Amino acid sequence: MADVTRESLVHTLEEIALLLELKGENPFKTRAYRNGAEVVQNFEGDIVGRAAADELKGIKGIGNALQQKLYELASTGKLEYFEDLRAEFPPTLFELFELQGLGPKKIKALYDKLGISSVNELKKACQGSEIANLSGFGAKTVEKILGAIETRAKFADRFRLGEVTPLAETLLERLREHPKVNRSAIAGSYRRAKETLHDLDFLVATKEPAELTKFFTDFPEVQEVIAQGDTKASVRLDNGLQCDLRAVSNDHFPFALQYFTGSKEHNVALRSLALKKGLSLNEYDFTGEGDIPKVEEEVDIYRALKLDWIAPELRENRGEIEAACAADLPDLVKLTQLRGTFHNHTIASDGKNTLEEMATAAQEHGLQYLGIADHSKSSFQANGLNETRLVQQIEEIKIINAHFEDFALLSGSEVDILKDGSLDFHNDLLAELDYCVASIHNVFNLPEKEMTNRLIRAMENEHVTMLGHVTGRLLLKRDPYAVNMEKIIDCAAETKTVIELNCNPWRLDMDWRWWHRARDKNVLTSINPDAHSIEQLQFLAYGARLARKGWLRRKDVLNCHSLSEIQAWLRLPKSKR
DNA sequence: GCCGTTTTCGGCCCGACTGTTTTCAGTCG
Repeated sequence: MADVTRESLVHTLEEIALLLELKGENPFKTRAYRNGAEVVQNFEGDIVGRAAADELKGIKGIGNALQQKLYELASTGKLEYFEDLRAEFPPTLFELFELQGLGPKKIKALYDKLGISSVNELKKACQGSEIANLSGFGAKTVEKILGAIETRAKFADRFRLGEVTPLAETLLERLREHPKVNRSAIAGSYRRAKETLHDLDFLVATKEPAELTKFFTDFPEVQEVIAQGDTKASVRLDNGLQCDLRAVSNDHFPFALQYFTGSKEHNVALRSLALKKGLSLNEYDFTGEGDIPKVEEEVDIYRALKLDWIAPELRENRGEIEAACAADLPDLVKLTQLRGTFHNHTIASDGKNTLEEMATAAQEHGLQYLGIADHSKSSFQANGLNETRLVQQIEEIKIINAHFEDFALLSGSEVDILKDGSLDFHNDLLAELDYCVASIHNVFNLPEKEMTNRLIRAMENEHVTMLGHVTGRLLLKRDPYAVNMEKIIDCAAETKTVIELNCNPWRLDMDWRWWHRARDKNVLTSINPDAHSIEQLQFLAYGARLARKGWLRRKDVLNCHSLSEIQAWLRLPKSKR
């Protein structure tokens, strides 16, 4: 029986939705499956276990039919309904959904009328005239399809948050400086701090929308104009990133900002709430029978619905609306509240800068302490330190620290967790350090149970202060290794082990979806840049945004403590922390 | 397929743009 995971349940429900769309089923039925996938993805707790035990009653969005199907899936690893559905279409047909401009209706037409079931076949068919002659298709459509095929081949369709941020801010600044622009913002998943993005959604308030869409499509980075109207434009930049612009009036701006920030799920929930209060909410304004609330800023929209303003990072329909309604939203951590950080490298292992350079840069960032955690000896690819070199580094740090008054380097190690969960250094040596980050750097492919036990054994070590990059994922490149996150979080709570929020844009690990659960079990995080150079201390900004996305408050973040507090905390035995 | 202080049927968020159409369907967000 195939391994059943949360992801596999989500994936099956999403695929069913796609298949139903292809069959031209009732769109609301399709939506029910897609919504079900969302609920399973976001469910806090052991959804797989509950499904397998047929204990899914009472979960909103999972009705009788989905309960049955999830139970069958989780308990047998298969779903007959899904197998039958899937047998109706060739598997390669799904590729066509990756092409921009092709949706279920057009794909079904291509398949039914011309037997096209793969991108390759589609490309060939575009050379001839048969597609252009199909009803609903034309010469322009063929041209667009060919363009989309080329785009798909050339670019992955997602980008890492940290990679687009500098460009995003540059483009926003350019819009802001335009004399006809009153207000401007980037909405969408960028504003929500999603770890990867499909596009950037720019928004401007202006009296001259057409002038702005023209200005936007004329940006030098623009390689292709996908669409351009009087109030909306869509372009692809030379790096493959899609950018959209909406130009609205100043009065409409708060509504547009709210609407285009999303998430879609958050907005659907918000609109339903508005309807219950007799108000219809769209991207321009409120409409309704009674008094229409006055709105000047985005916050006024939430106030009108009797909600506290919800930080964009939280807008994923994961309980934020209920919390806002109950005035129970968390006071989210801020970048400026960080006083230090723990996981950083120097030239001793694979970093680019010396201890002194890293210390100076940290002080320029306003930090009171910087933890040095170079690799240990098993990470020979990263020039990991052996026992002798680590002892030397501890001495060097002592000497350097003598020069500082209100700042300190902390002696640590990013010690390798070996295959069996033991550590790369003996406890005697680890005891000499101020702290220790334990991470996995090899043997990524153990089965979930072994991998989980490996991490648990490391956490049970009294010298392990925190776990580094828990799942080892590299966004858009390498999947997380198989670990049971529920068990990891429970063990972190029991053993008082901190879990790192690794801020490297490629990692952003642990995933933001787990932090709410972790903090509710009193698990602390440390927002760590994993800096391999002084420039990479900037990564802290991404970490702070992802921590906010995970509902974390100042008190949930270890490195919000001052230097003296941290020194006292580190001296406590682990069990007393 | 889901849901319910308008509850077991009948709704389910909605607007912009494009291309093919001659009044609108499909796609996207």
